[in-house]
Amino acid sequence: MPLITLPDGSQRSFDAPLTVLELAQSIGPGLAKATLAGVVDGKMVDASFVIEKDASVSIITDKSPEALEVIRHSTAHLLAQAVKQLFPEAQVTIGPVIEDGFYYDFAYKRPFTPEDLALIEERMNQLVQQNIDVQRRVLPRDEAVAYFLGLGETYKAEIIQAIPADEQLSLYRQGDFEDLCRGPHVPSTGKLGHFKLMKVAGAYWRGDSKNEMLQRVYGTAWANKKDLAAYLHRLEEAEKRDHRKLGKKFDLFHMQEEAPGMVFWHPRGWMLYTIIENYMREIQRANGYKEIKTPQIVDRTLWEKSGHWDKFRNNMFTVESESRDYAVKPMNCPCHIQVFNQGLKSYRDLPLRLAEFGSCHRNEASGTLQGLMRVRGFTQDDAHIFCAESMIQDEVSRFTDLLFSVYADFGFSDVIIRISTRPEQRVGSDEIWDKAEKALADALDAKGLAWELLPGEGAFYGPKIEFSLKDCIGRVWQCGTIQVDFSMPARLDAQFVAEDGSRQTPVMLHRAILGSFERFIGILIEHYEGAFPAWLAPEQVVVMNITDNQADYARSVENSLKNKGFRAVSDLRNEKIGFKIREHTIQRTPYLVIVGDQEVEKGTVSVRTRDGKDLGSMTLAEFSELLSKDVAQRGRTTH
RNA sequence: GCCGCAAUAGCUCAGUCGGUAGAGCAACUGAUUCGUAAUCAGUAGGUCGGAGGUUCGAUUCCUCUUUGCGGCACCA
Repeated sequence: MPLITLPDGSQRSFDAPLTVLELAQSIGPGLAKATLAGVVDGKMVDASFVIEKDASVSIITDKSPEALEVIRHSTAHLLAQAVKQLFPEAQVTIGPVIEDGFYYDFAYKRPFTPEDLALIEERMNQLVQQNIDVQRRVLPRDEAVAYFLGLGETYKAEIIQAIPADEQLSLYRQGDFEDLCRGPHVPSTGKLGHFKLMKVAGAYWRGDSKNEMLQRVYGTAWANKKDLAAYLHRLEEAEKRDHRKLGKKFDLFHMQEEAPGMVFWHPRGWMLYTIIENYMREIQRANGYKEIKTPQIVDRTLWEKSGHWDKFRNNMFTVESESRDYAVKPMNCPCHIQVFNQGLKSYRDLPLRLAEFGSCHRNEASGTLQGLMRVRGFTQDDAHIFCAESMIQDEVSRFTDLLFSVYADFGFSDVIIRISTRPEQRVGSDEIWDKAEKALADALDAKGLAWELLPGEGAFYGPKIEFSLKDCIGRVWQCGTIQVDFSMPARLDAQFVAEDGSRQTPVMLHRAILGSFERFIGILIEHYEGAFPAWLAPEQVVVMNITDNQADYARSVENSLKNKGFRAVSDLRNEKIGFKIREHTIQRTPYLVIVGDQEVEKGTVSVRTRDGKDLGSMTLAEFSELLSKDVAQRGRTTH
């Protein structure tokens, strides 16, 4: 007879097998009412699951961390039930839980409209009101296939057919709707209700663009009203940070029809860009990189030799001139090898680190373009390290140090690291892959850095590490990378003379810290919500006069700040000081300097921050000192 | 590229069930010279993304097209 151990360590003994729900009832009616599912010996089960032998059991209520998965999955079923009632001809396919919610893909003769979505959501709410019981049953695979074929659910039958024949499948029924599912599910539809359908979108059947397109409905679901409201609020907050909106508001850049996927940088945005580029330039120079510049347009024969013409022909912009075909470069590495190949290199020249802020163009599919985040014309902080195999680990190690230091300067401290290892289709011997993968892992391990493994996700030419950073609202952006390349140096005939006089092929490490400047600036805009730290702010100080009387003084303050190398402007408009302060606060200028008769008289400035903090009166020398310190710390502390 | 949605003044948006458009902010002009998040008044501003069609008449309805947005697929 089952002896049940509860999470608090207490034990209860029962005379006969009982369900999770019955167990909850024996503890208290309140708990029973709140029961959504259970965990029996570490496995999530339905509330109706019968506990037959001794087990440790915990009850999942809406307060449990596991609850959201159950709720979201059940809400996806609720969605499917509503769709089947409203659109009987629609076929169900899959409906998984995703971050913050769920989706369900349907096959239907026409796309769902936003109006359909509202109807579906209304029906879902009615089904919640009806509080329909959810029941589980088990069928052998072939019976399940026959069952769904009988219902005309061909997609579902196809999914089930892929499951091994001897497996038992669980089906969940709620009223007139039954779906194949592993479960667990909530005991009845009345347990749901804090959801919202978010959008409809097309999605390919089985994720393959050769297949037909299904109708995907996205929804979000939460344990209670408050969490749902908080989630919707979070979305609004994220929308406020949208770099496309802020780019306009702060006059940083624009894009227009005539140049899709390419950026027109405005003076303020270009200031930001060049500050970042110059920073990277200095930092790379200080870390043993040599900067070069290579052509934008290169004859197709080089791309044929490098293999890009074969693989990425459709994504390259081409130009024809005097019966020669050229391609606008989609990447810098083949050109860097041309630089390496000039003059005979010795092992003494290695590692040779060639860096380029290379402007590249890729003809990305039209549907992929997205503000600064996905563009057709971009520039990376790109570099290639030519080295011997034995140097890989040390180079990766140096690179990692550099990367962390750069990210810290930009205010990012949370970095996620992933190693992608050999894919099925690849070049190079297993022995070399073993060594390279190990070198990457060892370099990270030696620093005590935690990393995740992505097996099979490496490039065909070598394994790689990817570095992602978390912004201040928790979104993850993959930016940095270092990739080992066993293929291209040989393809493009790179060689060096080894100690023993033999000719050897160098290993090439492709690496970037920020990735594309365009995208990185987009991330920065969203991360800082346009309130850039002083070292990045296109304008660091605005000097404002109270009345015309102080105009000359204000101009002299502006000029002396400029002479000290600060980015200062003055606002001498005949407006009330409150108006000017409001405007520049909204423009997120870090420091607002106000000068009135008092300041002129004492030779001081009155300083206020964009956050509304009054720093009081000080001399110009004191203010410069304060500003210098702020600029020097870069993004390492937040304001 | 595929599916859906959208495009109106510099910006944010309203509007017309077919009779060629309106607000706020910004701009400009004038007044105001003011002490820490919006001074007042006035003026000007639009081929309603582009092309074609239906119609007496199209910003509105239809077709095509471009671009953007949300997804999907892609991402060297």
